[in-house]
Amino acid sequence: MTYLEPAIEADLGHAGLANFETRPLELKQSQSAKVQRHSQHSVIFYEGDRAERLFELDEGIVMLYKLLPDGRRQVVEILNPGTIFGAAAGETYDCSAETLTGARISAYDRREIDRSASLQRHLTKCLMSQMELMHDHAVLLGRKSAIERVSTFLMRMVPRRGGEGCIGPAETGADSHNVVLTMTRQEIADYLGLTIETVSRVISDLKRRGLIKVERQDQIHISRVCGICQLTGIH
Amino acid sequence: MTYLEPAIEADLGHAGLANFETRPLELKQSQSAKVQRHSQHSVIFYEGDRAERLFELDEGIVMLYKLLPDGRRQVVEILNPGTIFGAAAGETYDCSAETLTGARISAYDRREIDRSASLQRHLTKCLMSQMELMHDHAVLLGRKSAIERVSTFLMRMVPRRGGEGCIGPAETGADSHNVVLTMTRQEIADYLGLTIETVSRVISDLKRRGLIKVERQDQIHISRVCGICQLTGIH
DNA sequence: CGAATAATTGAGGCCTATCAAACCGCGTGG
DNA sequence: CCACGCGGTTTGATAGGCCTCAATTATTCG
Repeated sequence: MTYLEPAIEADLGHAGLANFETRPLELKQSQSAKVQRHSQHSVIFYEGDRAERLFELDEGIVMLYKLLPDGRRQVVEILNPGTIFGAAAGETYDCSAETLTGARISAYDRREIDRSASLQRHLTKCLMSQMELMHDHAVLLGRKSAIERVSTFLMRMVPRRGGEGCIGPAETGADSHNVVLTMTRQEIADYLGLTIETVSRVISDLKRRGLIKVERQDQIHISRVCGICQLTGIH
Repeated sequence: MTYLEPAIEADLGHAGLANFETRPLELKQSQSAKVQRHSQHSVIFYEGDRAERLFELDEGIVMLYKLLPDGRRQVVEILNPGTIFGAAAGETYDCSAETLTGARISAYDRREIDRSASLQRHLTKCLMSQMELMHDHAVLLGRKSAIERVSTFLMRMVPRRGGEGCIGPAETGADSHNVVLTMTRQEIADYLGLTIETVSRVISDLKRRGLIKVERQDQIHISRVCGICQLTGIH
């Protein structure tokens, strides 16, 4: 799965690694980490549930979403392995969490945050990364056109590309990349603040322009990464 | 200034208070907190600057925003007193920070996070609250209409109203409230993902419907809070 | 293979952006 | 004191992008 954000990758590469080594041991001693295994499309918690635990995604992809009373849905985050989620400011979760793939998840008692300094350090690091992703996503939702949103979405799944320090195609040689979508069109639409039809139309448009090939519904071959990158609005 | 989010208010009322009492002393001992005073519309840092410090807003209002190369702007956060900001995951700030009012700000060395457990606790609490606000804002940007956005924006400035636990007008007796805007129409538009003209049109529309009165450009009297609340999309 | 689900495509309309002009409050200076 | 100019706001006319509704096609899975 090539869905890692450069920021998170970098993050884990630095101080995060130390946490990864010490935290599980520490918590194992206090008997508080419980490993859960979830199948695809299973709900981990619902918006409004009492937030008694927080979770760390060990393997798989999870989405967080919120609903409006009339059924409109906004997917607020797509989580990659290593991310902590379910950390609530109040008494209840502010959004629902659902797996997009099969997933392995560690569950901690919420009070563990105050007990374990290393867990808190890790949580803080995670939250800072997630905050930056949310800022980026706010720009996407507030200011980008449909084609820019979809292009940005695609570029996020190409490692080391699409960010601010986007090394052109020259460096890597080949300017193509295979992307596996773990989301349906509906989930993509709800993540990008669009409708399913608009997402589909944009994808068809990119196909017509020769920038991508749709191998299967959930598998897209980006023929010209730089071409897509140019459509993200960040150039 | 009545711009406090219920979530943050509650937050500060609980464990946050303890931090408020101990943290400043602790940091004073380590000589690392420097108090800054800023006038209205002054920049605290720019997107891309090296993130060597983080800040706590003691007094005033601050906005965080990001720019696209072609000039499009998205205001990603509006910060109230008590909030920590400038905590970067990477080496640089991911957005710019600018005061909306005069402001008093405490600046800390970034490395202080690892040294001071209480600062980190406070930071974590702040980030969790900010995260929930970002989730809400993502719903607004991705799924709400112009009138819902502006109504939501107005309701955020009415204490104890507009949230999930919105006590109706019966409790409070009077169903009206005065709101002081610290933002220009342009800033509001960039925050809500709209244009200045649309914001203006919606406000005129609410005025025509008798829901609000515009006393001055930066001062709005909400005549029927419940009427505005009904337009936020959360009912 | 066929039903059910998901995705695509088409036609039309609405909401919001865009461009343009008028308006307003306010400080300046004649 | 009032004309003037300036920045910010409001209002109007128009256009365009995306949504909505509907029909078709593709894909998945029993």
